[in-house]
Amino acid sequence: MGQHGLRERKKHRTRLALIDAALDLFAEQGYEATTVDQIAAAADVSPRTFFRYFATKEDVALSLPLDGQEVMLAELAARPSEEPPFTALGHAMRAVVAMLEESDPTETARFLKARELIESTPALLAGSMHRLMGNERRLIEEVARREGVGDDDLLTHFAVALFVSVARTGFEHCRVNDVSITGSISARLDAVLAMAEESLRPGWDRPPTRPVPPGQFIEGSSGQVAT
Amino acid sequence: MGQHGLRERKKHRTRLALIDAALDLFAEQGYEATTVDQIAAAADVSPRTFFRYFATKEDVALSLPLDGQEVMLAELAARPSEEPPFTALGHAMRAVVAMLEESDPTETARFLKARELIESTPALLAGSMHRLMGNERRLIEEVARREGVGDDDLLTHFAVALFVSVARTGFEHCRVNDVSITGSISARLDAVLAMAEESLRPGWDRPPTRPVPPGQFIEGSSGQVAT
DNA sequence: GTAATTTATGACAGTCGCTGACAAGTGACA
DNA sequence: TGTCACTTGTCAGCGACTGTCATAAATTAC
Repeated sequence: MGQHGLRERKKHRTRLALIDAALDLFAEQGYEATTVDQIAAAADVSPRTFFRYFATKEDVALSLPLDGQEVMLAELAARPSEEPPFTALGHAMRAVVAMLEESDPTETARFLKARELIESTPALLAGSMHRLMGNERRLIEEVARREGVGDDDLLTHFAVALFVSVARTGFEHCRVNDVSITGSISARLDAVLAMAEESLRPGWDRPPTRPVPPGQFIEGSSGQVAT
Repeated sequence: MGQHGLRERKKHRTRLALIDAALDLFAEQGYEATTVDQIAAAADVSPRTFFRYFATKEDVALSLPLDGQEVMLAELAARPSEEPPFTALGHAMRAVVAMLEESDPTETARFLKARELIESTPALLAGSMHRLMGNERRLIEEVARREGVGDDDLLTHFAVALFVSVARTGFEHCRVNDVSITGSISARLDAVLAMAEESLRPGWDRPPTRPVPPGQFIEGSSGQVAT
């Protein structure tokens, strides 16, 4: 990536040093039992500097998955607008998983280490879910943009929330059934995505409101609906 | 409720005093700007005692909605097992909202005050969502029990996650459209629940695997589906 | 190549959330 | 009334996190 000056390279290196040091210490003695001072000492920087790289102690553990979410957002923006929301979200997610599976072994190892840690630490798992939902708003905005509706469109909110739930369920299910092999993650994702599609009515995703197709009419803006 | 001895009444009173003091201070000067010491002083107890009533500063703000979740869990357990999961969850939720709408004006006011605060404070909103998801596991366990499947049943996970998402979407939508009037909350809930039902295939809830009903067959365990 | 400017870092002091331990006060029950 | 259980206040302390200032290093300008 863009390593322009000496300064930027150095920053990137200390960032990785902090992540690695933290991941090692967390794995050794647990997340809660590890202090920021220890991480800083292991990475050979001052404790104050740690907080210049990561806002909280949690962030250093979640930084890698968080980067993944950025990638997903970019992938979503790149999907063709013909795809209905749920399909596009699914493909964006698949792209992220695929990218992860094909990346540098060192990076993959780091990522798996982080995920393993997160999944075995309740506090981190909760934090991870929290960040996941923080991104939900950004996903909503992107989907709303694609669909040409407002940020407050109820169906868009629902579609994104549903997708996030499905993804979360998939990961959770992976965790319970101790599936940590990288390769099978995408298989699990496909499975849970397929189950969701099976539970949903075809076309629920994108009601034919704007370019009114013949033979039907559905109120898309005001959620008036028959039982 | 059961206020047996003088002691219990006193405890209940200080608990309410702490909640009221906290809610007032939070409303006045903001959540982050308020210290636990201030709350304790306002409620006329020592700071240490505060933490004997609430594990964290967050808890005092979220305690009321949290109580609501307990009620919902109880309502769910009381629903007849003939109801499929999503229906039962919906009814349990409606019962909670109804209970809230019919309760003591003082309590209602307190609850609305808390909700208003939570929804206007990002940190609290995040915390609220976190607790909501903490209860997801308990909901899963209850639904799994009702359906006679294991805790790791994928469809159960999915159904509960979906329901939680729908409820969350409903609340979120209420927040965006500044609907704080108590009465219309249940209307909104009905609307968003109806939208969800409309998006889903009938019977997705409870696949006829175990006591095979006549005339249909759906693969419920392995999610194989055509694109 | 040197000077000026920006930027990263370290050191220090401090706030606040939260906890353990002990002692004193208060309701419960005989 | 006296004993017991429970609640509370006080104190001391840990650890996450922040503001501030001085120093050192890298970048830019001359």
